[in-house]
Amino acid sequence: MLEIKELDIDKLEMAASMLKAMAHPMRIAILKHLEGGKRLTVTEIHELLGIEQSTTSHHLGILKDKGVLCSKREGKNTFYYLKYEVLSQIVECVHSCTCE
Amino acid sequence: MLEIKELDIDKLEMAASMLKAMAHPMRIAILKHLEGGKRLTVTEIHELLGIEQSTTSHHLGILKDKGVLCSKREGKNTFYYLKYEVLSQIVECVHSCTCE
DNA sequence: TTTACGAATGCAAATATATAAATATTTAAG
DNA sequence: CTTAAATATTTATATATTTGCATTCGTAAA
Repeated sequence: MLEIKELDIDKLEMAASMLKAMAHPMRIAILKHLEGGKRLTVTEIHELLGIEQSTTSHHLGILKDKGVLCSKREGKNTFYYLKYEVLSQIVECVHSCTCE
Repeated sequence: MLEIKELDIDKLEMAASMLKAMAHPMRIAILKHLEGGKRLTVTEIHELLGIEQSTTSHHLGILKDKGVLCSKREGKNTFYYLKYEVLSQIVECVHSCTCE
């Protein structure tokens, strides 16, 4: 019983931490650019968004750490991409609810 | 051109603020209890979750302020409910991605 | 091995958030 | 009008997040 409740709390915290990772304007912008299975490097994202390289890397690190993105190093570049394509539904859903 | 970009930033910030409102373990728990069009009072939620009344009210205020919930006062009670039923998809989606 | 490029990390300041205790407000009942 | 119940707000403290600069790390090319 206690275990079940603890498990629920753990699940809630995992879900919250993933949502929190996504809940930032620049990180939403990143997710939008990665929709459809696209893969982008840190530099590409940093230039697309017009924010600092280190800030970009930090945001990407948060998204990766919380299970939203994956990364793969290829030579000097690191490509980032969505871990679950279904997550872009969240962006679309929130977007539709905030645009009326 | 600048206007369009500004508009995008505004939209991103609105989406982020709605997601941020949802990105908290207790607030996700609240949303789960409100799935399916259910309406609950502050006291009911505070007892369901086992957290302080003032904390509960604070969380509900955040969700309402950011457009996730609506509220309707009826006598001494205030009932809270989902503003957009579709938002419970977000909870389900994140939940499915964090449970594997 | 030296150089240069892309990416990640450590750090600090500013800002934001979470929590709960205390207090205030609103409403219904007596 | 007074009281009590349900909410909401205020306040204070603790904690977390954001950002950019400076630096370091990893890799490939010269």
